Amino acid sequence: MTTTSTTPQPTAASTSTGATGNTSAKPAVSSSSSSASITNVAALANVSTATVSRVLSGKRAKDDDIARRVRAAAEELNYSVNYAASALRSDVTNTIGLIIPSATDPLSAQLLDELEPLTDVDSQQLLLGIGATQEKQEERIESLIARNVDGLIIVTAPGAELAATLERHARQIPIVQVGGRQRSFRTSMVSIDDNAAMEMSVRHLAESGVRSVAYLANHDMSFESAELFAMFHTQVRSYALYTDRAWNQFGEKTVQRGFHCTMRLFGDALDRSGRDDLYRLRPEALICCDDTVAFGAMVALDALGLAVPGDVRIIGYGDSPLALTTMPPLTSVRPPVKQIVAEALRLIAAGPAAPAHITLPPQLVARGSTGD
Amino acid sequence: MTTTSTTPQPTAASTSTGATGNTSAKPAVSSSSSSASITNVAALANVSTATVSRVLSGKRAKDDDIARRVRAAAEELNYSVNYAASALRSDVTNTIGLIIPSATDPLSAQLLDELEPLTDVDSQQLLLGIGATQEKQEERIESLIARNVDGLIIVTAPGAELAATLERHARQIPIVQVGGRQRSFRTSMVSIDDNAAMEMSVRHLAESGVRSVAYLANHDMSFESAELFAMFHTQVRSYALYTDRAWNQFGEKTVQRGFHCTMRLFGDALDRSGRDDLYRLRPEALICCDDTVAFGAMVALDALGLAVPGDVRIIGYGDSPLALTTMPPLTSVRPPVKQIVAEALRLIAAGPAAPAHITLPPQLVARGSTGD
DNA sequence: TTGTAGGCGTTATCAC
DNA sequence: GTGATAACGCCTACAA
Repeated sequence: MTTTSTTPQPTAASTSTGATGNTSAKPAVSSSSSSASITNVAALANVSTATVSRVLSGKRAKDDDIARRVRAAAEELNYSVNYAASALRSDVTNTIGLIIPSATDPLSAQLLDELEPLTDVDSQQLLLGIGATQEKQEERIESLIARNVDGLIIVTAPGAELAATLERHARQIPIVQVGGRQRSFRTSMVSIDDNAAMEMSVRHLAESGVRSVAYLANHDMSFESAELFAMFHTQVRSYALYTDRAWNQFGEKTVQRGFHCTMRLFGDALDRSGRDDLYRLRPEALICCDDTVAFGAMVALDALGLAVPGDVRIIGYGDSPLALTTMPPLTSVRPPVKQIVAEALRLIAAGPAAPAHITLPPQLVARGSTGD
Repeated sequence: MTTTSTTPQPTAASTSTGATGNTSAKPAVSSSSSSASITNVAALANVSTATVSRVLSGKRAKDDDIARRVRAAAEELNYSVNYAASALRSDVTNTIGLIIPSATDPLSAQLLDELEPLTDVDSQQLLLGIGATQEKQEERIESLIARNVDGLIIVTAPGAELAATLERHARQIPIVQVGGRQRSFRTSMVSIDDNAAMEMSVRHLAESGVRSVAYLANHDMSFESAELFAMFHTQVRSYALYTDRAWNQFGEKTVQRGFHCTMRLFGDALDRSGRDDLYRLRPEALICCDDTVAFGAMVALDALGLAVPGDVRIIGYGDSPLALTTMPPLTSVRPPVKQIVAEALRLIAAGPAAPAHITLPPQLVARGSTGD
């Protein structure tokens, strides 16, 4: 079939061929060269470029002989659309912008790994911007918008206020913020319900018979931290657990911080063990803002001769690969990365006119550090 | 100055204006709308679109009155080029493709964080592909090539053989492989000199007075692992250290693996301490293929009551943030990420005609785990 | 349903 | 050095 179509035809084929680079008197396409254009496919399939365009972009109902001929021709010429030309004409770039604070940020990395395969099946591509400060993130937003991305997903850097910048573009393209505080009813937002995580954590501990608990909180200059800190106290009260003002402190998300906090927390109360009210002198459980902190805490407890989960139960956050490798394995809060990505893509597909705010609950993965 | 140019001019300005969307009898550009086109700028600056293009793309020597007028007009209209149109005409997309096995791979993440800011200053953008297998990486290569990226950087997945796929495109665009084995003289390659790292590590240990050493090697289905294993033995011999066939094993890059290997390695030899030839029964130092492995080893040694660096010295690989937070801090091999990125961008700028193979030495960062 | 033709915004080429 | 003009490859009214 395809061989017969090489015969020159007086109608569409010849005209199209005349419009190509053939004016330079060379065959426009060498057998497997990289760039065949739509006119070559049209000529080979003996149809017009319009038909080729319609068939290949799926804007044509039937799957008749013509459609098959076009696809065969495209395949034979190893044709793929020129995205630049396509974008120029149709204002759709098949490109999604993603802005993250850093690739070494665990949540961002997980999002990347989940997001990329999904965009690929849509034959879309990810345009990446990295910025850890408000200023850099704003720069990247402008850069990606200037590239005419079809949608923008932003993992807000801690403390960044992007609402003003985003609102300027929210009418043009769909924007989805992941995390972050300020809400705008022009942009979409998908966030993790950390309050729910806190509720799950405290409940899990209460149900396991713990009487007192401490919270090694995160200090990242954001209001969420403070809100979560309050939520901790609310939940502790509601489950009738004990806590102490001095136990609960803000700090970094590092192993070292977990170690030092824990040493301070338990070191003083060691020689009083055996007392009836021991649970009021030192916590029977730790809730940590990050797995690394929990890890440091476990090392410290080990050094102090306290057993996990026997003497102290521990809950981390992030469900990093680390959590599986500790001894015992670490109970941790797993962020709903898959759902976040799915919702973000759905909102982008829905377009800029339908912003929504979605909050997704994480999952508490119970492991050895809170019981056997 | 800019105000005077609003006067209609019979020459260029009027013609250009006629060519724009003004045929619809509306002002084409509202004051701060997103999309002003080159014709608007030309009209406002009272020059031709060709001149605007030349000025803004820097293909014009002088910085005279015309140039300033053009820039002022572009600024006033908030103009930025349409990348699609530019790419269509000039075949330059100002886009670099990056393919990595996973964003959670530490080296890839570090590369991303270093690379993105550098591409941005060139007003280029990163198009990201993720693929952990040979097949997926090949898919992503084809996708990005189809997008007409100006260059391609690939962090080869362990065990992937991309030479055949890459050679097909190596004439069209510059390709830089980071790591990986198979070399092609058509594509560029930037790799880490892990043999040098091994040499540094063994020498560092020898100089600190260690008499025997074990190697917890990486098993990732690649030939590099085997080569490095051989290099370890060569170096051990050349520095007259002792090692034992049973000590050195391939395995995963996890905390758990480091823990178990170390328990096995030292557990049996514990009760023999005090013997003269103790250093032949258990190693006085560990070289680990990864910081996580080293970390597991440290936990195990702690559990066994052996001191670091007193009884055993430890060297990790990767210089992850973790390395700073262990107690004592971990001596580790730092991959030359900055140099890798710089070389990769340089090779891409040089074009497809000048492939090169570059090997960069890492840096041994000495910390507490190998001495005080 | 199919083909024709015009134009998307930019840059390369050519005259001047 | 500048301006007019012709592509770049594709999509999509519109006409057939």
